[in-house]
Amino acid sequence: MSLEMNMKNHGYAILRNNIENTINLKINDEEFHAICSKMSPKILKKNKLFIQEGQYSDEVHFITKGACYAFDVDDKGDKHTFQFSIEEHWIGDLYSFFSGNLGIYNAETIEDTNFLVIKRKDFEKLCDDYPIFDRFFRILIQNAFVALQYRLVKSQTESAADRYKAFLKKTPHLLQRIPQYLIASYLGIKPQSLSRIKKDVLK
Amino acid sequence: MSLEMNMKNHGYAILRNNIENTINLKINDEEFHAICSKMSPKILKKNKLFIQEGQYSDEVHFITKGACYAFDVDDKGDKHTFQFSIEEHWIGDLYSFFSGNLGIYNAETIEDTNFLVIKRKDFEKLCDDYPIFDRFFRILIQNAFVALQYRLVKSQTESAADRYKAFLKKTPHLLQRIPQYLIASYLGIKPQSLSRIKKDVLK
DNA sequence: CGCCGAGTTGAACTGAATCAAGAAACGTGG
DNA sequence: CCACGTTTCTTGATTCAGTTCAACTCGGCG
Repeated sequence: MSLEMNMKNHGYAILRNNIENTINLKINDEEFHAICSKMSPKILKKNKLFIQEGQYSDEVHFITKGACYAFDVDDKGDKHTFQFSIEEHWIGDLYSFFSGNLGIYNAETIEDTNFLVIKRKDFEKLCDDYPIFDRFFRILIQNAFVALQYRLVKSQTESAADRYKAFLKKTPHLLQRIPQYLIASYLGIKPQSLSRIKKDVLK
Repeated sequence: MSLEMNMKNHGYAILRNNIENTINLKINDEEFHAICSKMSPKILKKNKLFIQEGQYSDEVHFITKGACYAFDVDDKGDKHTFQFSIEEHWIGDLYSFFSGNLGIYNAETIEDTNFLVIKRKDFEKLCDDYPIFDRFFRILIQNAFVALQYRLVKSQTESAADRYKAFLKKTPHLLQRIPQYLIASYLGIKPQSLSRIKKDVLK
């Protein structure tokens, strides 16, 4: 696919929005072309595993349409979801991406999903050539860090029922798109427990 | 204290090291002076609360000597430690710092501690004037993010005993400097439970 | 020397997991 | 468009990791 064709793809407009909203600043066309030239489209059907533990993960994914989740598998083979991502969100095995080591996480689509993908080398080149992208990724990850820290704290201080209520309040739109057993896994409990909690919440 | 005097202070050399190790690149003297001119020394005795929930927290702290911890207080009044920081580490209420909202976390010294402190406005100015600091803070927070994500996952997948063993293995040097009840809090359990776990681990 | 906070140990309790069995929803092919 | 098999969700009974409450020991500091 040529760059010109890519540029017309709606996904790139979503990306530009995401960047400009994040840094609270317009980027110029040169900068926009620079990042577009480094990001390639990827389309996957639902239930496709696209990041796999034990493999090098040298790209991060920006979602322009669809939904996915990232998870860890424990010794018993149980999945533990730690992130849901929908349109305008980034997803990847950042441990592997930043360190260059073998990946430790997995990610799978929940719906048919369209991505824009950037490789580590291209990411680094982009930041070297255009400091605005150091800024962008700094703020992007700052926000992610703050949200994650909040989640870690709440996972220690709140009961499963309270975590579920908080999830309902904060991301009600995800309820329609994500199966219950993945939400349970995200909350750190078993599907049976979530089922019981839902029953209690109604009362 | 004049800038010249500050520059001779050992703490600033530690900071330069921290920056250069993080970005894997030397910074020039102009850049170094720029950040030094924005960071002020702060010295606290042990057991001093220096970040408080409900107050604006518009600075982040770089530790040049000593040890502290950050924690959340739940409805019951119980403390939940989510971070230990010693020399060459940064600590702050990043939620408040980045958002400008009222703080939601607390931090206290565990030992007599020396900091270098930077205000949000100065931090932003620094990044605007010298893109290298966007780079530095991007990588700093990238690393913090990856470590935090790992911790969140492990807090969901591992038993308290396994989390304790991992803590022992990863940060044995902290055992000597941090009271048991704070380590318990960091692991997400009660001091009584940690006491029992330690007994089991010996066997 | 005495006290107070930190650490240990015991017994009873509880939130969530586990094991197990049905019921409902879903998608796939005829 | 319906039938069937598979996956998801629910509900019940039991178990278990970690909490709670309480008593006691130890060690450092004033």
